Amino acid sequence: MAGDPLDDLYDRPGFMIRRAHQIAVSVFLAQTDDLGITTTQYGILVVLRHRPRIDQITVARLLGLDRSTTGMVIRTLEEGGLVARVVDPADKRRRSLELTQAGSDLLDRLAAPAERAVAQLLAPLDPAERPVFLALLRKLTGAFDATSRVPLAKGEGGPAPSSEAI
Amino acid sequence: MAGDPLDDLYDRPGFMIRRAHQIAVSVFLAQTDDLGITTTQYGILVVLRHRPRIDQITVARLLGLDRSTTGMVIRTLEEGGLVARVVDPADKRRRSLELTQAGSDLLDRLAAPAERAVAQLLAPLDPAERPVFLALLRKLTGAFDATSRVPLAKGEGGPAPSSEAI
DNA sequence: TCATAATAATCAGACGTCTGATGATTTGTC
DNA sequence: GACAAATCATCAGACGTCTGATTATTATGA
Repeated sequence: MAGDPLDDLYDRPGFMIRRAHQIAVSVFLAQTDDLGITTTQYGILVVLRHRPRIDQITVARLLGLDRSTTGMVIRTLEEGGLVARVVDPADKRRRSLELTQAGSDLLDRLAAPAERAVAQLLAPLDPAERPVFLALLRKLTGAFDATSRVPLAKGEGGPAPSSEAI
Repeated sequence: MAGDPLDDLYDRPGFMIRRAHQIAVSVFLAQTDDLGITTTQYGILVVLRHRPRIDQITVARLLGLDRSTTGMVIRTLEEGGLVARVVDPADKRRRSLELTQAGSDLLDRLAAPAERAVAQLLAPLDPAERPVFLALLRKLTGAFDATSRVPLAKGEGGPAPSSEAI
């Protein structure tokens, strides 16, 4: 078992991150099994709840996703009756997005399974290790928000998120 | 900026892990740009170097990948002349896999870019933070090796990885 | 005003990822 | 030896992901 040359591969950050992603998706799907939704769809629903009448390019930027990917997933959500999409009369390039009642209801029902998924994912770490891990993960990913090929634009497209800092 | 309800989403482990994966793949592709290979293909080439004449189901288990995924990627590698695939005469169900000379050469040329990708990925963390992050990531992912839907079978299919620990 | 950006959306193409089903081959058991 | 079970590979189908090109619409500036 010791000295396997593949251990070098297993210890690479990229390999472990791929594995962590695979596990996180799998755990989420297992916890939400009967609700038939994916992690990407869930993220879009959450954005739509907090940014009603947003367009899909802005959704993509808020999630750090590609425009094509986002458009495709949103079409799936629309076909499933979870999202309503209408051409913005003020700017006919845009399609104004909004959760339907079914989408909002589903999001409510997802809250508990999503929390269980987080708990299950972090369960292998000691309680004291969890904030350390998450802080380092936040530091690493946050450093690439502006520079990666698919940048992430937090706080965009919103109803002026409290421009007064009090 | 403060108090954005989307911050709750951005702080979720699953969201940050997805983002980390996206960044890791992007950094790898940028560093190896002219060599035209993906992270998945790279992992398979590494396995093949250390496990010659392996079959593709075992490759899948060693990488924690799906059998179909692995078969598809290996076909791409075969079409690119990087991997040779022949029916095992002793067991006609199996296709014995091996790196070609071109595959081996490419793997040699990938060593430096792959190392640069690791360095770039971890650059946002302080040097002292990096082993902490990687140890926690290893602990989290390792806990799911046996239980996830796509388990990872380290140390399988090899030439008895030095059963003597010296 | 009118030609030129810039922007939102979509499409084409490529790759990765999983599930579930099917066919071919080997192994195990009686 | 023959039937059942396990195993390797592939296919069909669905979803996610990105790049690059194209179309429709709006904004900009000389």
